[in-house]
Amino acid sequence: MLNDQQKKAIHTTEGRVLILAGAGSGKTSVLTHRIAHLIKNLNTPPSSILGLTFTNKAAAEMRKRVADMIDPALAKQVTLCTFHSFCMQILRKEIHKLGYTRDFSIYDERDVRRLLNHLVREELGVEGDLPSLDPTYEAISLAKNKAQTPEEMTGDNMSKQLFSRLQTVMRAYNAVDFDNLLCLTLQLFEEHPDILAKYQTRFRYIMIDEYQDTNPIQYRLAKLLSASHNNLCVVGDDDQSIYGWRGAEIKNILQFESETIIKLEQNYRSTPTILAAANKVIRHNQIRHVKELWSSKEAGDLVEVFNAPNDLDEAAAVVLRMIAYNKNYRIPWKEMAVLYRSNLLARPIELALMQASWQAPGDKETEWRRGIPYETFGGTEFTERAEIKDLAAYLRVIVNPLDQEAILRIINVPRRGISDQALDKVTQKNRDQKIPLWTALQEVNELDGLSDRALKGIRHFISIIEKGREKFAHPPFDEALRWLLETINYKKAIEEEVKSDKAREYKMENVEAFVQTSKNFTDLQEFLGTLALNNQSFTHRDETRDNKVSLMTFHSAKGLEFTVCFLVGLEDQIMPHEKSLAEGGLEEERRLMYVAMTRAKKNLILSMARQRKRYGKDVNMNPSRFLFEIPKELIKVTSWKGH
DNA sequence: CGGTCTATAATTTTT
DNA sequence: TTATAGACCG
Repeated sequence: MLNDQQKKAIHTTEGRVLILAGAGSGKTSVLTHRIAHLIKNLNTPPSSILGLTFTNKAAAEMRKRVADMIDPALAKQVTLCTFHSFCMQILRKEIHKLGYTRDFSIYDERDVRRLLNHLVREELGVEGDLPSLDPTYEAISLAKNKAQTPEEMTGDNMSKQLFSRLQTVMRAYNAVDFDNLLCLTLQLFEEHPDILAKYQTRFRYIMIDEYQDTNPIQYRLAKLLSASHNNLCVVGDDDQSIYGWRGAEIKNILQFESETIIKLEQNYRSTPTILAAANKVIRHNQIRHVKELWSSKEAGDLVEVFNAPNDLDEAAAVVLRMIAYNKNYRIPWKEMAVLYRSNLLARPIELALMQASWQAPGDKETEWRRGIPYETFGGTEFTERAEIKDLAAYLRVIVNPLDQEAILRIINVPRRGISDQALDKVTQKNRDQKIPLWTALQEVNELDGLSDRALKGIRHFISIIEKGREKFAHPPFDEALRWLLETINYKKAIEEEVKSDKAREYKMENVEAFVQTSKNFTDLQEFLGTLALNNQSFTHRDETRDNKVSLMTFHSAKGLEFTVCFLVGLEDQIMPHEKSLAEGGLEEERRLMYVAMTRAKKNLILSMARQRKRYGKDVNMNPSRFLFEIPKELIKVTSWKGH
């Protein structure tokens, strides 16, 4: 069942080990077996094992598989979670050493962007046209991920100023964002050797998944944590490093100093033909560990390549082929995926899928079905889940009244007559006197010029929060939440404000799901932490069962596999993307191509449009340079109209 | 306070 | 082309 390299990876438990795990080489299997081996055969206490991942999904999957192999009670004791969740747990215990309190709030991207907006408008007093804050936010986040100070960051003066201001303000709010979870933990370890020593002693075996995605902070955390026992096993694939733009540094895996390097090169996913094509492409990269995936499967079909006159034709051609795969080879829709470089490319595909007429195997000749079921992944669901964020904001204020962003979010939600003007007066005082907004609100009687309505609203808000503090002092929280919903009349607010029946129902469902989920927690901070760091689990979607075609970006396809994969929009300037090239990221784009190609199990279809509508204009496109890196003998060029 | 209009900008995304 | 954010007006 396990090959020799995999066995070696599982049994080499001591020292620094680098496992280069190619796409589809059974990486998760190796990691979970390794953990089981440590516990079962070497009698390692599970609590001395630390496994760090990048996504909750990966952590959950690994935990489940470990629990299947050993006593589940033991599996539970392994620390197996994301970097962020790990850091959060440490900070909950130790953050007072850094001047925060354990009640700190966790800000997501939205919160930070909102805060940035407030800072620009109110504090820096920027006049006139506001440039978009997106680049500023990106630059600040990148700087944090690289462990840079405001002075060191790349960006204009406003960005630097904002970065510095942001840190100060968030400290005042007793709030921490995703990046800060990592930064502050690093700071804690560096400034408090005694605390570091505790964790160094505890974690005898450390494993890091997707090591090619680590940023400088994660690198330093790993280094510090493993310094005492020096049993650090990192698993990853430099060829799949596609998050450089987010601060990940491929050099971490390229220059990892290890006693042992184990290469997992046998691929259990794709046909040799697909692997050969992918290998040839990735070989053009200079900066990489040399390795070549192979498979013992039958050669399989050639990689199909076609070009279409325009983007709509390309989409139609893709759908045509899907219908053929479904009808002739009985490939279910959920085994097919359309992958693209950017979300913009999804539109024509979606349209074509909606318009498609098809017959399922066994349908009567006269019966035609309309529309192929599909699902898009990624994208923002934020707006739809505003109600969850609202309720969470109430809890945040109850736990941490310094959390000004949360206060501003809900002080007038549902509406209680506090106008922007009135709010301005209070925040003015809060800024001028450098007191927390919460305090300013409590002293609202001292302010002149507030309407009675606003005064009443503010007093009401304060009383809700103060009462809430009592109600939420102990579990169960679902009862407290019901009280809160009742008190703020939230359901009524939704009924009045949301017009469409469907949206209203959806919101109500979300609220109910929120209440139900709260039952599972006995600690309010933990509930809020999970809410912030694991919000996937709160979107109740039955992921697996549905028989739908998947549409997603190359990035989000990483880690997944499909029997048939269509890579569309393989055109110069889209793939590699022009902006990426401008940043000198050709090799990362090629890795992205490699990731996308290696998602396919049996059939890989590459396509392009010669002309494409971009921002409403017809633009002539040229084939992606990556297409020319695949040897001709591995390719079958077809007409877009069919085989 | 809330709805409508206009200007703007448009990789990739998890925590 | 289209989504979104901010300005403006009733």
